[in-house]
Amino acid sequence: MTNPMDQLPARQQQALKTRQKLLQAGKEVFLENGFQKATISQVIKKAKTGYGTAYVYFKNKDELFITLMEDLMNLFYKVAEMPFMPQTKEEAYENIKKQVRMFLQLALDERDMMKIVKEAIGVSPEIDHKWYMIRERFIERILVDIRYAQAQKLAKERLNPALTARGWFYSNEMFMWELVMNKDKYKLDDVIVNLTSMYTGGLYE
Amino acid sequence: MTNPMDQLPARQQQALKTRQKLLQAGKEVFLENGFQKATISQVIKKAKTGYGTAYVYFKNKDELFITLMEDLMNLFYKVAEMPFMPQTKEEAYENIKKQVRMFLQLALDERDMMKIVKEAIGVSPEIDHKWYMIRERFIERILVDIRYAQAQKLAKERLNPALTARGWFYSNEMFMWELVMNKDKYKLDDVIVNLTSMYTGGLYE
DNA sequence: TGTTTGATTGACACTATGTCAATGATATAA
DNA sequence: TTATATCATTGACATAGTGTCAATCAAACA
Repeated sequence: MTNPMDQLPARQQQALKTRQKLLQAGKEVFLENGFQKATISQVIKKAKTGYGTAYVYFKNKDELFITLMEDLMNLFYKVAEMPFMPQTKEEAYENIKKQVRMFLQLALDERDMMKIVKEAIGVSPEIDHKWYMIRERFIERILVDIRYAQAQKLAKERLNPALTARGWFYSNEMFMWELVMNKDKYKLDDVIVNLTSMYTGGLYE
Repeated sequence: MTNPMDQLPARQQQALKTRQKLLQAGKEVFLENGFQKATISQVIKKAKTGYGTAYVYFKNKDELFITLMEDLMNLFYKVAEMPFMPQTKEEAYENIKKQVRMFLQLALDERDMMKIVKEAIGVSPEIDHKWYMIRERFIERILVDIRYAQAQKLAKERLNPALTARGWFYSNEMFMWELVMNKDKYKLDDVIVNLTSMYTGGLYE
């Protein structure tokens, strides 16, 4: 047994346990009620702690939710950091398609939580900022990829790489939300292929 | 004088005037404080009416804001309905560019209000739905255009027109918000050209 | 065992919402 | 002109949530 809690004095163990109880209860309350309708009162009730206790561990509802979000966000960061070094246009297409699939699939795997995240982004400036950071990290990464493709003479050099990277991420993000909110309206594969084809080849002959 | 109010009995005139006072005060309060921080109390104070009066004319803060939004939304509908019947790829490019410019310019002209709209979309499901309708109207219109271009053999027929229309609107919308929230970060013309070029021609050679 | 430290608590002050019975002003009918 | 009906207006009230803090309780330590 190497549970890190074993080494701590009983009092800190208790504190950690209380914190965990609040997080677990918080997750349940958020999933059941959505972000706006969830209240601290519901959380403490479910966690079976006193009212003030929640405020000892988290500044407010937003901070509690951000803590819950963090693991999820790290998964997104991982996808953003995927390597990209194609030698041909075809290889680029396959690579891009793969990354799009990973991004969308991750969002769908965490669908219930992502729905709450979307709601929370609109309501809480702190959470909005958190998502903004993820977005910029993706865009930064795409920018590197586009510059690489341009240097390799694979991609059109007259396009502004920064704007192109941003636009490309935006398309992905919006379809991601659409899939999360409205899972059965689209076939995932169709979305991936169309997105990637449009990006690499454009609409007109 | 053909002011429609002249023909109404004095009592209804008074009622309309009170409603107008509330709308005007509401607009000021929203612009000064943003959507979330604005309160009904601030509005009635500015409108110099009793507290309950606001609730006579509007169900709640959301409804009051939606009423304020409506004129703005009609301007967007106008842009969505622009005709599109190009004969050549070049003509299509110019047409599209023009519509993109009108869309982005409109949002920038109404920048202060659009900022509040963005905030309100995240907070209020009713307002979110209102924006959703505008979005779908644009996408519907783009879909017609794409089908037309495909029928004319200008656009690639293997692309899914519904998904392509959606993706294209999403890119426009996201850059619109980016410009509204962050006006000086980008040059409008660069955004328009890059957006349109990507859409019509894609990234890869 | 007594003392200190820090985790836990719920009562409290505060802010906002939406409702409603009472009030007041205008329209209508006698 | 006056009496009555109608409807706009009002603010006090019930309700619901937030965040704070002084008091309490239990573990750690000397």
